[in-house]
Parts: sequence; C-alpha cells; structure tokens
Amino acid sequence: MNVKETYTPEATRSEILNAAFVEIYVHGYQSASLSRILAKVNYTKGALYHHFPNKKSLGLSVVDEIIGVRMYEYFMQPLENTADPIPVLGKLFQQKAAMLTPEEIKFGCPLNNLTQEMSPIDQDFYRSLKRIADKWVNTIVQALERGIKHGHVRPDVDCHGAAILIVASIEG
Amino acid sequence: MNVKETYTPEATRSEILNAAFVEIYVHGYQSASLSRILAKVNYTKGALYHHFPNKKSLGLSVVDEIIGVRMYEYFMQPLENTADPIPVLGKLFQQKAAMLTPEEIKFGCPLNNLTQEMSPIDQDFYRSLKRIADKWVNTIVQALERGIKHGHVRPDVDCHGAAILIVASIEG
DNA sequence: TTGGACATACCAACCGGTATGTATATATTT
DNA sequence: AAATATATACATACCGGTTGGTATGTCCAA
Repeated sequence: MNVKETYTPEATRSEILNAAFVEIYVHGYQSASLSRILAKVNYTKGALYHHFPNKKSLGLSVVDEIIGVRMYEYFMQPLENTADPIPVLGKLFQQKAAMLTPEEIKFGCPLNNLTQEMSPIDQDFYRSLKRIADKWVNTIVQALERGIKHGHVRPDVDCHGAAILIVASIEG
Repeated sequence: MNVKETYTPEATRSEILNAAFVEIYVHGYQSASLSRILAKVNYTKGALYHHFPNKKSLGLSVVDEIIGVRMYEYFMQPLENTADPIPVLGKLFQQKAAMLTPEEIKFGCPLNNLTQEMSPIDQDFYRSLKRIADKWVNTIVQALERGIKHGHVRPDVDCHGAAILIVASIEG
C-alpha cells in the first residue's frame, strides 16, 4: 500500500492532515470519520496513530496547522506592516466575494463552522479557535491604528469595534 | 419502565421530540444519539420507532414542529397585522439581547446551526429549514410594507434587503 | 541491530434500525 | 353487560455495520 521510493513521513503526516481538514470541513469534527480520511489518502490506522495520539489531537492539529495557517496567510499577513490597510481590506472583501468556490458557498467558513460546533462542548477546541480569531481581530486593529497614525483612516473610528465587524462579516 | 396509569401517546411523542431538539441543538443532527435522547426521557427504541420511522424523520419533525413553531410564535406572530412594525422589531431585538440565556449564548441560534450543518449535505433538511427562513423574511417584508402604507416606515427603504439584514443579525 | 514508519488484525463500545413480545385501550360480537 | 378480537403503545433483545483505539507485525534506513 502506497509504495514509495523513499519514506517521507512529514509528507504522510501532511497528507493525512489535509484530508482530515476536508473531512472535518464537510462533516464537522464529531461526525468526521477516521476511516474515511485514511481511505482517501490510502493510509491505515497505523500511519495515523503513529503521527497523532488520538482523534482530538488530529482535530486540534487541523485547527492549528491548516486553518490557523491559512487564515494567517490569507487574511492577516497582507495586513502586516501596511501604512494604509483600507485598500488591502477592500481587496480581501472583493476577493472573498468573487473567489467563493461553490464549496465555500455551500460549507461556509471553516473557522466559523468549527467554532460553532466545538467551542461550546470542548475547552481545548475553544482555546485554539479563539486564539486564531483573537489574532485576526488584533491584526486588523493594529492595521487600523497604523492607518490612523498615517492619516489614511479617520481618527475617530472605533478600531476594535470595526475589526470585530469586519471579521464577523467575512466569517458569516 | 415509565409506569403510567393511562397511555398518553401524544405526550410521549412530544417528550421524545423535545429531548431530540435539545440533543440536536447541543450535538448537531449527525452526532445526535438516539440512545441519549431516549435515556433522557426514559423511553426505549420501541417508543421512538413507533412514533417516527427513522432518525431523519425525527430530525425533520424537530425542525418543523419545534424550531419552526417556536420561531413563528416568537419572531413572526408578533409582527402579523401590525400597522407599525418598528416598535415590535425593536422589542424583539432588545428582548433577544437581554433574554439570552447562557445556553443560547453558548450554542447560538438553533435554526442557523442546523442550517449550517445540514443544508449542504441533505436536500430535505435544506428545504424545511429554508421554508422557515423564507417565511420569516416574508413576514418582516410584509410588516415593513404595511408600515410604509401607514406612514410609520420611510417609503424609500428596501423592504426585502432590510428584512434579510434583520434576520441575519438576529440569527447571529 | 536498533528505532522509525508504517500495515494488519483485532477489540469493545456504540450506531441506527428491526423483530418480536407484551400490556393496555378500543372495537366487535355474543 | 360480558366476552372476545383487534389495534395501539410501548419494552426487550438483538442485528450488522461503524466508531475510535490498540497490539502486534513488517519493512526499511541508519
């Protein structure tokens, strides 16, 4: 099974992790099936439980390493060190509206979905998910404050309130 | 088990249905466990499958008979036949903000939750849930239009757009 | 030859669903 | 009115399949 010339365990872990992300994205964490994940990438329980101690750890790794990283690269990194965040935010909005694949329309924002499902019933998921959301809000706040300092943003805007509004409207 | 003097099948069905609502509200439909539902109300599979042909039917009944009815009674009925919907809408908003139990804060809007989870993966759930949302929007639209006709609402408002905005902001 | 990187085989628990049994209410017959 | 038949309203036991998880085996690289 999965005959390879060389062992690349990091790639294996990554494959499983990405498949787990898709599975969780489609079915939610609680209904996500390890067997389905492994069947898709053609690995077995041995591989999974070699790289992850249990299902929850896999789920939390999906949150941190997939969702967290993607959210950062897509929504936060472009805002870092900007003097004027407005055009960047605008581009993010229109990209987000235009780039919506049918999948994304169907299944919504992965971060928001998982938050809705898991935050009320699992503290560890709550913490990990909240960390991402807080970091996101914080990034926007700082970008807005820099925008104010450089005169590109009106100085009377409530940065925190605005940031939350922006995050909410992108998530929903 | 559940020794009763007389049979009250309608009450039994109702008990199961309400417990199913809570279970689905907390765990989502896919992860909702029939055994947990029945354990809570102290009935057995026999009772469940006497009143409902399968899990999906139970879920759809929860949508129609619990969620749909509650949403109607709470959010739509007060708006019916109002000449001026504004104070009613305002009261709904502030009630909704004030009346939020810790549970509701934790678990969010049942209608929205189920829509997020089930609409992408099951047409029947999609239809039933959409019916409720559409009815809700429609109720607000008609109330706003009556408000315009009676001079209580500015005549230039986009009723449909406003209704969708109101629904979205209540859903969370 | 030792440890990492998996595959294979297996487990108990739980899943939704069914088959069957039983007590109660109701309708029908005598 | 009493006896009988039938339908309703469940309980009990069980089904095959799936779940997350584990123990063991195998292969390969170092």
